[in-house]
This record gives sequence, structure tokens and C-alpha cells, in this order.
Amino acid sequence: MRIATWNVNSAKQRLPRLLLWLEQRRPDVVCLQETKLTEQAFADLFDEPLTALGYEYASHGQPQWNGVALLSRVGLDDVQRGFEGEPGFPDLEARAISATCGGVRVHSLYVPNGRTPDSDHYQYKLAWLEALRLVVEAGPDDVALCGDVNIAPADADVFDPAAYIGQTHVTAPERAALARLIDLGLHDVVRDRWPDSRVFSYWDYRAGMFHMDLGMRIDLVLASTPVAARVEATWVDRQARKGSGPSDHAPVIVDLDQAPDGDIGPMVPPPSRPARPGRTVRLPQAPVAD
DNA sequence: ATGACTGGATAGTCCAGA
Repeated sequence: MRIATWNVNSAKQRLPRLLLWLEQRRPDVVCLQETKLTEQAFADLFDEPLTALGYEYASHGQPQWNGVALLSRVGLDDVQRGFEGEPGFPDLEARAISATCGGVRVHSLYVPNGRTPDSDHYQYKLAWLEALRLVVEAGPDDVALCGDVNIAPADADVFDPAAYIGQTHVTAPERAALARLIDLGLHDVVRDRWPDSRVFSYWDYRAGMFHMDLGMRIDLVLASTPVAARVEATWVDRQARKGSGPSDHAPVIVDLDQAPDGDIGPMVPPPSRPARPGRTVRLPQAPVAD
């Protein structure tokens, strides 16, 4: 069973690439984030092509921002939109959907960005993670948390820790909140498979960051022990970040037991070119008005 | 070539993203 998670940065804009990718990679379960579509708008766009490809689906959305979805060819049972105790900002947002697929409780998650460490949004991010932790703690043993966690778990998960000082995604409280979740007994299966490799899942669109492989690993698959024990392969699908009209995130793919039939072949993330030593790269900053 | 922000709402540019 192949599970994949992908922040598509607008399912509408990504529709042609997403459908082509589904045909190429043939994932059995897909977690999408940042669909930016209401449930109705998602169905209007995707019902026909997804049905033709053999997928059941469920989405949870709102206009304009956020939005998550689950696609499955191995069953999609007990769909839950949001989760018990989920905080809002201040209203509830479409950031989580879960279902049981092939015996695994799969969560598609879009953790709040946090914006800046001194912001209310950052507190929202921490509270959201804690509420999720309580749900996972009380949930079934076979679980996979998949999605854009908007946290780089360790310094090795960013191209240059110095470039992120004072910014979200790398602060100690965020990493502690993520660690508390993982401490329930979850496994970061991509890092476990590639302990010493440069593996990123997000690259800023600006300044050629992807082409220099200056990114972050913020899209994770966190699997409980019984699920992690079944892992045969894991990788970041960098091909999906290339070419015209990509998302700024690449899919993360995890094979349990075996790859699906018709798969064009598992890929390995390295070799990615290491950044040139001694080079200081600054994060692109948003244009500032005078 | 992996090739130099994008998406959504709006109608001015602005907000959000990370």
C-alpha cells in the first residue's frame, strides 16, 4: 500500500499535474493539503477524474485558504472532518481530515503556519498541535499522520539553520510540540530511512531556491509502530517539484509492504547537490513597501 | 537543465504562504 502526502498549493491550479502524478505514481492513499477549495468546489472539479482513476475521496474545505482532502483506492471509512477539541483562529479552519484506509487511520493535516513567533497565530499553532496530540493519544494503534506540519523537526531539515533564526518552523517551542506528538510512539519514516541525507520537501518559489536545493523538510509521514514496521520504501518525489506550474511542496511517498502494481519504480531522494560550502544564502524576503 | 514567486480576491494592490 502506497501512502502519499502533498501540499498542492491550490488543487484547482494543480489539477492537471495532480492527475498526471496519480497516474504515474499510483498511490493507494493520498493526503492533500492547501486545496483552497470548498467541499463542493472540490467535488465539482475532481469527482469525475478521481472516479475514473478508481479513487474514493473526501474533502474538507473553505473558500480561499487552507483545505485538505483524502483520496483512497483501499477504502475510505469513518471520515472525520476536523478533530475533537480543534482550536480555531478564531473560527474553525479546514486543516484536518481523517479516515480509515486499508486498516490504517490516515490523517491529512495542514498545521497552522504560525507566521511570526510573537503572533497570536503562533500560539494557535501550538494549541492546535496539542489538541491533535490528545486525539492521537486516544485513537487507534494503526495510524499515520501525514501532511504539512510547518515545522522542520531538526536543523538538518533546513538548508541553513542560521537563515531561519527568529523565524517560525524552527523555534524550540514548535519543535517541542512536534516532539510531544512523536513521543506518543510515532516514527518519522522518511528521516528514519534517510538518516544522513539532505532531504527537503518544500522550496520557496523565489530566487531559484529549488534549483540550488535550498529548502526545508516540513512535510512528514508520522507512523505508529505497527505501521512503521511495514515500511518498505520512503522518498520525496522531487520530480513533482520540477517543470512548469509546480506546487512549492513535493509529495512524500511511503510504501507499506510493497509498491502498487503499475508503479513506475521507487525513487531515491539523493543525490542532491550539497550547497556550496562557505556560501551564505539569505531567505528571500517579501517585497516591502516604502 | 531542476532554471530564478504563486494563489486568491479584487480591481489598488494586498494578504498569505514559510
